Amino acid sequence: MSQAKASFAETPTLAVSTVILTLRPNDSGSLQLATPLVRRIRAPFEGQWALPGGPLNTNEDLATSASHTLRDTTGLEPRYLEQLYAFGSVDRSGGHIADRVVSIVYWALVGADEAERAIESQNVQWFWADDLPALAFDHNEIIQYALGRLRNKIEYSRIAHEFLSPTFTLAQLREVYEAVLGRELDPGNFRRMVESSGSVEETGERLAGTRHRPPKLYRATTTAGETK
Amino acid sequence: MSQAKASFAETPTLAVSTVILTLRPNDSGSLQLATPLVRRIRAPFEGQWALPGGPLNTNEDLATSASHTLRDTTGLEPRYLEQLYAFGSVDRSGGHIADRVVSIVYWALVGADEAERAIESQNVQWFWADDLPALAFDHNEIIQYALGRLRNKIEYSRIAHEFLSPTFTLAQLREVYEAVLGRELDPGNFRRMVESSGSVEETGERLAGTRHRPPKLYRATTTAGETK
DNA sequence: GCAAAAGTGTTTGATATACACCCATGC
DNA sequence: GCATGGGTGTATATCAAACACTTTTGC
Repeated sequence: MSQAKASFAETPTLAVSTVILTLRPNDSGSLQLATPLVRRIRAPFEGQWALPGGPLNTNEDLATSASHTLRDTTGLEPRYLEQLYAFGSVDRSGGHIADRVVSIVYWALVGADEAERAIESQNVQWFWADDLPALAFDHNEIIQYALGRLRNKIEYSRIAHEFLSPTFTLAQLREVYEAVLGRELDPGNFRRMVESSGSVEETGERLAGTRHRPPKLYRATTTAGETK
Repeated sequence: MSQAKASFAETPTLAVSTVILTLRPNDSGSLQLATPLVRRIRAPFEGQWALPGGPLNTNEDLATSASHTLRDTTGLEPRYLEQLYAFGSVDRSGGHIADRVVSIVYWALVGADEAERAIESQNVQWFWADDLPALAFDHNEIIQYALGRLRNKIEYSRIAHEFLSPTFTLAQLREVYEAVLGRELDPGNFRRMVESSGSVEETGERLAGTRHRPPKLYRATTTAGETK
């Protein structure tokens, strides 16, 4: 195990980046995964879009750093935050070994309602996650990896509601699953699956204003803690 | 995203460590998970046992670094190597923030046959993974996390045979599962599970020298690639 | 009443588990 | 023959998927 500082000059720079995901309605009205990117203002990859992030401060934990990045670039708070992977290939910085950066990447989910209030600017824009331009570094790969993790994790854990407001209908929750997984789900079976999982409970209220039978509203049950 | 070097002096040191796991027969003859640890020869935690590892070289990939550590401390080659997690709490180095180290930790599996040839010395010793002394840094936690990952991953992937020699009987493979999961499995059902998974194929040979019906020998089917 | 989505019921097939039983070898 | 694990067969329970059907609202 490495000892105190001494040889830090020979060790690559350490950064923390975050793949931020939310769901937004697209032109045809269905939900689609979107992610904010920042434009690089210096070499390497100057002018290209990249994941938000920055060097790790000595007095900051990894997840705290990811959280700060999220707030700084989008003005939003994460509803869910988890470490994704550490990317550190020698050649990922596009040539110069002196530019080598090891990135510890987190992924975060943001509620669709909050995401509407997100900051956009010349240098911060949201993109559809499945239709990205060529990004800086290996960031296209990283986002693909994050999407894979999300699709996998939504199947066995209770993260889907993090995209929604505190109360939601089961149809809305199903829309989240369908958008993430990219296929339609049987409403009846979905209802049973969710109810038997114990991840939601009825609020006792119904959503009014639809042009059909008013659906019940649910909220996520409080879970003890997240897995690391 | 971080740019070239500049502020590296303010960023914590980066190290790569490896949780190396193998199976060894214990006193009662059944297989048990074992891991090699190295004794620290300087502060912090001088004299305590710790995961093998070291600072990341600028010209070395993360997995390569983990692989080198494995070879240097045990003389062995990994049969399986995967990134586990990046640990970087501000307080994990036991006080001095100047000593802060962010560790990208890998986990590796080593064949039981090869592990017999492993180097041991005054400063490198093997321990039972479920009966460890108090280790340096947060390394007890890290090993627990690695064991959890192994127990989870053995259920849905094909890593179990990495503990064994190239050909093995299904009873041997079952022993691996039982040792990792800590419970007995039905031999008949286990056989069907493994056969239907397509992860093994018959070699056409049988293991002789048992005092009962000679069991068939199998080998792992060649899989395209590992998931990152 | 009609349309549309909410919500329930029922059938079917796949899969995991428990456990009975036969097989092939050494002694 | 007998003991011992190798290996097979089979019944049962559990769960996911498909899909028909009923309910409740707006218009």
